[in-house]
Amino acid sequence: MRKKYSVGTKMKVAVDCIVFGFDGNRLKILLIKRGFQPEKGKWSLMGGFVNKDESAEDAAKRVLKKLTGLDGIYLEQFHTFTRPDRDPVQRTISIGYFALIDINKYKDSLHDNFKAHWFPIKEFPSLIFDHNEMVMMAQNRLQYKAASHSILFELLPEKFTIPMLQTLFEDVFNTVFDKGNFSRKMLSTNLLIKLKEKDKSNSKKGAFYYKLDRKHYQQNLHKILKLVPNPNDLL
Amino acid sequence: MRKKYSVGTKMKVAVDCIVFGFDGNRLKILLIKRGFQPEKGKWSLMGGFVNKDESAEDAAKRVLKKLTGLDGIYLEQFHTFTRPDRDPVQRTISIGYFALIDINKYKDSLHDNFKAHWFPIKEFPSLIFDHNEMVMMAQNRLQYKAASHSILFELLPEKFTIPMLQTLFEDVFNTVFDKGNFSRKMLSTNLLIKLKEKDKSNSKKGAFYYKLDRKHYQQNLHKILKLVPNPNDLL
DNA sequence: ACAAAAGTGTTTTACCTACACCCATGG
DNA sequence: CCATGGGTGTAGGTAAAACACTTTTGT
Repeated sequence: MRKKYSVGTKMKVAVDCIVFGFDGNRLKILLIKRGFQPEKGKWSLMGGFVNKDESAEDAAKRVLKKLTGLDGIYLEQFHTFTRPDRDPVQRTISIGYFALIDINKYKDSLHDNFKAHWFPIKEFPSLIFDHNEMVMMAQNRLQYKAASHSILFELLPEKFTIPMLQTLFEDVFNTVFDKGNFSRKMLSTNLLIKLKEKDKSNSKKGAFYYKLDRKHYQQNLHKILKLVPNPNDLL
Repeated sequence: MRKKYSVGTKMKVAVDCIVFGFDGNRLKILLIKRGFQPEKGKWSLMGGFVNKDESAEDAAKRVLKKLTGLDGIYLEQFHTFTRPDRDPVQRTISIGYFALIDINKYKDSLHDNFKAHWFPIKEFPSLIFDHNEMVMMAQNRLQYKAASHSILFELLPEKFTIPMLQTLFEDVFNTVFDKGNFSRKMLSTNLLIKLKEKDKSNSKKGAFYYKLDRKHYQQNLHKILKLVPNPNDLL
């Protein structure tokens, strides 16, 4: 073993996850009731420390697995928070990740360990430390990314309708779209496969279910979705 | 002082900076010859450890000041690198920043301490650790950001011509633009103020110098620049 | 006068928006 | 049979791409 660097201070390194979900109506985030001091009992993001032989991404996956029971979650690092006083206990930097999950796959049974709860992104409680700031930034990054990448499908169940998609987009971008144009553009991506079945929960006529063309989706993850009117107004 | 967290491992936290510059012809990055072990004498990014009572951004500013002598540099955090084995000496995570500087303000006099050198982004030497990956990611982020934000002006001197701007954009986006369309779009942003003087170094006719309308620029940092053909192909 | 870069004009095409309209069906 | 959301058709405007053309001036 070589000699260590003599300069620099060692610090704890944490990950914090902003978990997004969509219940068909509103974009939500998953928060937990903190189970230890300080700030025990307050709402916070789900997080954890990065272990000795683990990358931050692995740590985030581990944390998410513990919270949701799910593997293979869409995960993206968006910012690292380093204010010296951000954690009052000990100098800790936190690497922020946002995750997109299908809210239906989420197991309520795992809930109780963490006293987790889904809050609409528009009205969640005040969080500990700098977690409010983290949520804001995660939301911006979600917008930014989703403006040109078709990542929002990660939030939807296998079968979904176009009006449902539109509701999701409208909540993410905090705006409204013309339904005709939205539907046409969405279809023109060739990312959707029409199913026979209809969802009649929102209208008499019913809206056709679609599923994602996974093949096409994988090939075009990097590609266009000119769905959002002014992507340049973001971030 | 409260009790510390009993879980988690402490690690060294570093910052590494990708410093971009533009010499009128090509986009370049500033690299240094590493002055200590391991990998002494190899090319690397400029970096440093984050100190006890310092944020990562402050650390990056400090490092850049030491390297370039400059304050108020455009600086943006883009990714944190955490592979457990990325630094062979000791577990170290590194927060990556990219910086945009006016290459003319850079003082060569400070050079020698670090054996720093500008390399074209298209042909720089192999770097230590994961620094190659860092440069790639920084470049992507620069593209992504510059596609819709007018940050590339940070790379230019006070006075510049439109053909010079075009060269810069072409090198950043690794493409070519129609000069007519480019010039029209650039002018239509109302970000430029035409000067009396011409630059005749590239043609007999000469190209008018422009300067940035700083007021308009500050107000519209967040705003549009529809200069790049397919911003969606990026990242 | 001519070469070469700077800058302007113009045509074509693509697509985005807005909005009118038709469709399906449960009550 | 009508109210309600789902979905299609279409006219008009805007802007971007392509490229021809004019300008300027050192040699």
